[in-house]
Amino acid sequence: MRVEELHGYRLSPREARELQVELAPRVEADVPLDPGSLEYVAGVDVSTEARSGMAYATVVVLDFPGLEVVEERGFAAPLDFPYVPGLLSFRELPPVVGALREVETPVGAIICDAQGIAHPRRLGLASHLGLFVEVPTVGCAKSRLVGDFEEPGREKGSATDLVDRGEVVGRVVRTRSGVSPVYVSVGNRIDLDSAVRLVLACAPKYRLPETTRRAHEAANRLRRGDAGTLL
DNA sequence: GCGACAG
DNA sequence: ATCTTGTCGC
Repeated sequence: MRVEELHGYRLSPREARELQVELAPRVEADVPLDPGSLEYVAGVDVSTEARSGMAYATVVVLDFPGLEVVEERGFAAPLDFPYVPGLLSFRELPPVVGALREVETPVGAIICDAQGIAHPRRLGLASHLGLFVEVPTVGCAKSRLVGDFEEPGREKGSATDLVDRGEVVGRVVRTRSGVSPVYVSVGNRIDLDSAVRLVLACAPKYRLPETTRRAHEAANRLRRGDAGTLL
C-alpha cells in the first residue's frame, strides 16, 4: 500500500512537538465510513526489544465483516527515538511504515493500538499515520493519555465521551461486559461514530479488536524469531 | 514543586 | 512496551 512519509524522524523532542502542532490541522475528523462498503480492515502493532534496541512492527489484514486473516506483513527497524508520552509515533512509525508498504490487499481502514486525536496536540500515532496513507485510520488504546470521562455502563456497547480541554476527543467504549473499556478516537479521514462502530464490529468476542489481537501476536512472533507463518 | 503520562 | 510464577475468579 502507498505510504507517503511527510518528514524524517531524526528530531529532538522539542522539534517533534512543533511538528505535531503543524501537522494536526490536516486531520479530517468528519468523514463517515460505510461499513457496508468495507472489504478489508488492517491492524497494526509494534513489539520492542530493549536488549537489541529493535522494534518489530506487523500489519495483519482481515476480511470484513468475517474477520479472517488474509495477509500478514512484518518489518524490523532500530529504535532511534525514546518513549516519551505524547511522542510515541516518532518511535514506532518507522517500522510501521515499512510493514505497511508491503501490504498488497486493498485495505479500507486501519486500526492502531494507540490514540488518534485523543492526544495533547491532537496527533496521536493513529492520526499521524493517517496523514501518511490515504485510507481511514482509527485509534483504539488500552489506556488513557488525556481526557476526562465518566465510567461507561457495564454492558457491552456502552460508551461515554472522552473530553479534553472542553473538546470531545474520543469515546470510552465497553467492548465486553465486565472488562475494562478501550479508548477509541479518530485517527484521520473518519468520524467518531464510525470509528466506534468499526471497533465494535471488530471486537465481537474479546476486549480488543481482532485486528489488534492478531497484529499483537504476530509482532511477538516476529520479535521472538519464529515468524515463519506469514502469508 | 507535584502529579500524569498511548506503547 | 518488557521483565516473569503463580494465582484469583468466572
